[in-house]
Amino acid sequence: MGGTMDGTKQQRRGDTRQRIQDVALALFAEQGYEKTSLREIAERLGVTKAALYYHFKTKEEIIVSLFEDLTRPLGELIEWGRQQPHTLETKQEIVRRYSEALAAAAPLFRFMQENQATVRELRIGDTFKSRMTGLRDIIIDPEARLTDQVRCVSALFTLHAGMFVMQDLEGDPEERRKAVLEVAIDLVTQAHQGAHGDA
Amino acid sequence: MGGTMDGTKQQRRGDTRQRIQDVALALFAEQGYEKTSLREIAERLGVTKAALYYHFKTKEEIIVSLFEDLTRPLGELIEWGRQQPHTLETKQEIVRRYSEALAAAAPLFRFMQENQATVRELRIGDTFKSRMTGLRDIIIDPEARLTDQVRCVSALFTLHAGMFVMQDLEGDPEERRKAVLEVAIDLVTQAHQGAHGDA
Amino acid sequence: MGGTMDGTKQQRRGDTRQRIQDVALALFAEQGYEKTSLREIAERLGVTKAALYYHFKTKEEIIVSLFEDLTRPLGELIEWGRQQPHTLETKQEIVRRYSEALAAAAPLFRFMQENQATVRELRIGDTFKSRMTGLRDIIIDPEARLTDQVRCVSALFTLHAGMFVMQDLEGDPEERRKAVLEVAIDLVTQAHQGAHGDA
Amino acid sequence: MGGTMDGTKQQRRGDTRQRIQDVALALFAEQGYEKTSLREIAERLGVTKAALYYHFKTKEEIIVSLFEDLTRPLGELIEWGRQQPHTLETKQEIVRRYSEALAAAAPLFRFMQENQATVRELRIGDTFKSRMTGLRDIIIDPEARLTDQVRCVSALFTLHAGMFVMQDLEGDPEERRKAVLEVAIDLVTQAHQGAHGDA
DNA sequence: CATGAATGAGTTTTCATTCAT
DNA sequence: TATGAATGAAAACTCATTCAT
Repeated sequence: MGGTMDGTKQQRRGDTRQRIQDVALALFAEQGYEKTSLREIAERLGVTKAALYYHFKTKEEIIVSLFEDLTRPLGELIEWGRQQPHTLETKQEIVRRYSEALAAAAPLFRFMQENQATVRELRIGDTFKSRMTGLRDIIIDPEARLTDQVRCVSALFTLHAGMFVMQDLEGDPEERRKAVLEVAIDLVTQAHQGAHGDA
Repeated sequence: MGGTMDGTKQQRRGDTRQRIQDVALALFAEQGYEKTSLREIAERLGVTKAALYYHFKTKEEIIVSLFEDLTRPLGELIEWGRQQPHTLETKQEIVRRYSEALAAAAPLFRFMQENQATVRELRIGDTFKSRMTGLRDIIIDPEARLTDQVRCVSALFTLHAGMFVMQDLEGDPEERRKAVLEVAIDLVTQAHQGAHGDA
Repeated sequence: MGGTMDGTKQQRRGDTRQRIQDVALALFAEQGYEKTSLREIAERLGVTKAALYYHFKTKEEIIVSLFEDLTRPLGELIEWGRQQPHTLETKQEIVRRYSEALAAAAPLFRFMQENQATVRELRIGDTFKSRMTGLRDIIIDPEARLTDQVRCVSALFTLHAGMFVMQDLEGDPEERRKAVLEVAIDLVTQAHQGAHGDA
Repeated sequence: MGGTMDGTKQQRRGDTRQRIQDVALALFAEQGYEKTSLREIAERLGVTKAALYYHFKTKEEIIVSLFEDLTRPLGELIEWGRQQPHTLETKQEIVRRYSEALAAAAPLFRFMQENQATVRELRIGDTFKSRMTGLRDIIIDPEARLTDQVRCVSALFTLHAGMFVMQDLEGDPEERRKAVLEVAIDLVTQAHQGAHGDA
């Protein structure tokens, strides 16, 4: 009992925490946070509920840990952005990298997009909001016309929408991602030129 | 006991159903559908949970009824749109009217925006999705370039974002609504001109 | 289905709250508060756990309600005591009546005696402590010698011990109660005379 | 890694069992037995729960071991008492020594005082009860009047109360201990004289 | 039109305990 | 001597729903 060579149970030693996160994220994204019970997560993993509590103190801690692990690149992007000059090139680069960060952690962002009410009540809510604000403030010129400010926010939102809502548009995913990115960059560009002279 | 003349309780005769809907929508929008219990709704109304069941067969029926009552104008808008020629003017008008429909039922749309995971599982999910698709198909030219299709979806999303996410932008609400509308119309216009050859 | 004349289920209509209190107190006194689960209470009553929650918001509320209902006479006794002159007769009367109050709510006091650690953490802890202090201050002369103060506290404690610890002494209960009361009154008398001259 | 010279961890080699007992007793006395979890004890010690199981087979064994270790003097006291003649001096000496034994193991006795319901269910319950009975039988004359028997039990109880309940009386602890002892001895003396002639 | 009383199925969480290493 | 990982059983509590009155 408990053979050593077969990978089924063996290779899992030590990575349970990771596996919990994976399964949890998949289920949270699919059904929502509240509708996903710990029983369900545990069952799908073939462990008991109590095992989850060995690795995470509460249900909330599971989603918080996911958020922290997966949005780290986003935090770094903002850090980077803050230190750049507010040129058009910087803004475009931000949009480009944000699009990549989004794609890299797609399931988490889908979850956050579709469970905003929940996220707002969770500890991560504020963190995320402040990050989005940080991002916004990098691409928005404070003295820009309101319309152009809207364009910037709209650019970010377009990226989000691109991930989750435009999936039934024609074309293959990569093509679509490019198109979405183009529109977003276009919006930021228009906003920048609106603010900086340019007939 | 149970005086007849004072307006406090009297006025309310017969409109209990309506009051349930109001309170429910407020709570659903504020805390999310799953986190709002019937007990909470009943308590805020000063009635018992059982009373809710006199007016609605299930919890889901409450949200469904809200959806049906409040999105009727949206259905009519789509109906109207379908019968118009697909000119730029029509598209712009659609966007303008959609913006109004959104504002008229803001709490419901906020709810739907922030509880997409929930909505998807509910009966209303499909209905809503098909409406959004209908709307999209009116403003999108099927033979347009992918980028321009994205612009159209983005226009709709900008309107949504305008309602719920851009509230911390400067300016008073009315000004903001106009700016948002301007950007949306602009997106649709760009898309249309991209598709219909122009200078 | 649901006959009308047999008393088994019928006469219980409306007194469920009372029955919960009765069963709960019996179990709390027998096994302690923490070791008594709501499941156990519910089972013994032939209802579901959820039914308990219809009548009491939490487990703690059950014991709090018992405490409030059953110690009311004690509160009144203290009120009465405060308004009397601090004569020996008053003190003796207090002891006598306290003994009666104790006997009248014996299971509750047994519970509190045997679960002091629990009681301390519960909401009732402070209330009870302040009552005991109030009682003490009526029978203690603040300027009395320390020994006599101790005698007064000891008198109260003797009454408690009489209820729960001396049950294996010889004699029938009534006789024992009298003997305990005599010793307690004696202690208070000694204390009073120690403080007020008297060879 | 894991230096050898600093006393922090080194001193502790071998005395883990003792340290578990110390921490456990402190927590049991403070919060009660049931409300104290092994996790809490382990955390406070900086070890894992499993380490506790190396030293004690069960949670109950921890409290049992404490009881056995700390009440040994009490057992010897009773042994000694049984072999003495039942004179007044012996009784007074018993009370005096009991008071000391109580003070020497105050936290344990506080625990037992405040968790009687728990203690009763534990293995130590019977042992302790039989000891108290043993003690009682030494200072009680079986042919004494009921009142005087009560006085003897009351004397013991007064000692207990003196440890835990009278802490908010005036005076410094040592003074208080003496006063309590005086009252207890007085009670035993009265009882003895009541039984042995004396007008 | 509405309530009082209750239920069944579920939730998150905690706990003492085990065991291979 | 100890730990890391896990379990089984149970706890308190919540919820949507039902139904006789």
